[in-house]
Amino acid sequence: MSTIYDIAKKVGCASSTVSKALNNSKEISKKRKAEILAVAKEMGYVPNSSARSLTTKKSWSIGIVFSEDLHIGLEHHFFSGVIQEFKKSVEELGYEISFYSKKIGNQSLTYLEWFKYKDLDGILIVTVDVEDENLEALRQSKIPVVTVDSGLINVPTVISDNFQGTRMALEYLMSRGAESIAHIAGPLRSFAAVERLEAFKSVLSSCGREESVFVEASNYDYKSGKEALYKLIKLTKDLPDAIYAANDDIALGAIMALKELGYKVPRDTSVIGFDNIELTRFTSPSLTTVKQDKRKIGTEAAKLLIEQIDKKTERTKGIIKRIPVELIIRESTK
Amino acid sequence: MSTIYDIAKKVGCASSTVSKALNNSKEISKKRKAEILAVAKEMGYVPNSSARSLTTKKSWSIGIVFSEDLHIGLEHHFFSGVIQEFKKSVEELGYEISFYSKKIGNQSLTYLEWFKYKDLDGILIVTVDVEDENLEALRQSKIPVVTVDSGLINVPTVISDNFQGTRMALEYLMSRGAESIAHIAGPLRSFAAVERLEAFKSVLSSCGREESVFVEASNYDYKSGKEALYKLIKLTKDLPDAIYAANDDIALGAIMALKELGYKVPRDTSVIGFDNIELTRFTSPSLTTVKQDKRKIGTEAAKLLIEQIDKKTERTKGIIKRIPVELIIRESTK
DNA sequence: TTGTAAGCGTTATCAC
DNA sequence: GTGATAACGCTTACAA
Repeated sequence: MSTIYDIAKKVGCASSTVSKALNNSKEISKKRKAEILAVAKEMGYVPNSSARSLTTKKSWSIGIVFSEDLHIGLEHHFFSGVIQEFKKSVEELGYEISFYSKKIGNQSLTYLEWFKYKDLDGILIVTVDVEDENLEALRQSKIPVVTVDSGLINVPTVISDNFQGTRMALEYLMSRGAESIAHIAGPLRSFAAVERLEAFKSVLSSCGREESVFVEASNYDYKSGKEALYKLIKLTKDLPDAIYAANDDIALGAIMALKELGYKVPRDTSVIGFDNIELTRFTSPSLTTVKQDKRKIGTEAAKLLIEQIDKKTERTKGIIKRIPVELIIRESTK
Repeated sequence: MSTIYDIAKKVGCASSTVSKALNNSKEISKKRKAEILAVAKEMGYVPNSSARSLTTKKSWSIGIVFSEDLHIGLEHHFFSGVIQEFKKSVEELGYEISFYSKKIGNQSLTYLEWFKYKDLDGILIVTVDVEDENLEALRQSKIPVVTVDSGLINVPTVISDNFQGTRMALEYLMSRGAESIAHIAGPLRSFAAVERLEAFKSVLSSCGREESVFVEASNYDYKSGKEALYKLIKLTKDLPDAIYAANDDIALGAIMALKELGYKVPRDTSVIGFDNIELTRFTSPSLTTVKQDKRKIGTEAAKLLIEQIDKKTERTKGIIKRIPVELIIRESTK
């Protein structure tokens, strides 16, 4: 494992000269540089990132946090796509990504401590649990941060246009004759769930429907969707004409529950989801849904973060970037 | 951002004493230790991992490589589960994971160089492209490595029991009356694809079927599955009684192609996949498949890697750990 | 253009 | 039990 000293010795120059050659510095002759580069190659020299970031305070590495409590992990249908795209974008620029884990060695670190500990250049936070106290310190700090699907004040956020999406969904349902529409909200400790619920109420009331019926699913998953549907049925005397679910997994769970109850979708009620996960094309009935643009979300998040790292943007701006969504009509709606 | 020097100054002791207090060293008095720890906490001290690994040569971080060329990314139905579980296992022990990217800064690194560059403690390689030249140096090195689904000699590997799985699938098909069975292999630059193909041939011949019909899908995805089915149809005069696909995505693609051709599954032919991705429960017909135990694969990989890191195992052993699979019978088979 | 030397924040060795 | 001090590998003023 050779160092710049080894190279320097072999070439017969100072280590700082080697450093200059390696870092495309101007203050070095072409000849020396070529010579050094050749020796470096010959010796299979690789710089050491620890030593480098110790002096430069730049690690070329970006941390990713996701709320495993909200069941957001690498396997998540939607967010894994966002992360994949984010990864691709920042790698173009030479950054590497690593994942947060609560336990480092034998102590547990907050996000902010982790950032310091690892000399990270920035952090991406994917979805936020509003009950996570860990977040407040991060919010108040000045470190480069970007979030996806959070409503954190003073933190740049990339998020789908939930209002637009909800309206598209509801207007479509109404245009197809739905009188009563119920909502299965996502867990309300997630920001997107709150936004979609608010949008739901707002759109309905602007269309002159006085009461908005909804239940909250305990999680964003299939099982919670099923349970929520049963809760909904208890709440309403009649089956609503349509059900707008906060995401696809919940929608699919709801459809399953409806099947168990002997109902047919969309004959007895229409169901519409949110996300457009791959599954939705394959289920039967296939699922009408609001498509989120995960690629775009990932690249925009990367852009917003890199701008901060490069000091081109003041973080205090607290930009919120809305990404357009699209209604995908399939078989689960009349 | 305080350092051990700041703490030392405040407490009125040497930095080395602080270090001892922080690292549970024996050679320090209880009193001093308590005092130092209190001040450290008060100042919000967080160690610096770069400085630490520079001296200790241990980064507490594990690198993950996946073959994006084989379309194995974070979104992959199967491998994302393996990685998630691997992550969980190593985090328990205080390790963090980070992802390989070809470009670090402005130069591209081989896996081995990356390992050196980042002071990694070990590497997990998820699926291998046998054409990846980058791999050979890694194979010959002595660094802690574990792979999933590779056939690299002298590298500990965790892999499903493809032979067992293939036999279970084929025997089931035959028990249900299938005379002719064709195979859609995965891309043969992946090790698992080769194993499953070999197993297919071997099982059939051991059952007295002379010729084994198969085509190779160009990738492990839906689209390739569709294309492969069309290729298969051209190859065989009649539709085989059953089709054994190298994975679920391919199987699903094949079923779609069959539908397009006017065939019904399983009426006209049975289809069986491999992996048991979530989708398989929801498609219509739902897919009979060989279930891989991704949780177990992830934890076993972690175990094998940590053993090497802790020097409990010589890597040269080249252990290959087979994980049992399970046949999940659904509607796509008669 | 090249070299010297300090410094980044730790840990580790060895006196005291 | 405690404290100097070197070392880890690199970058960067500053001096030559």
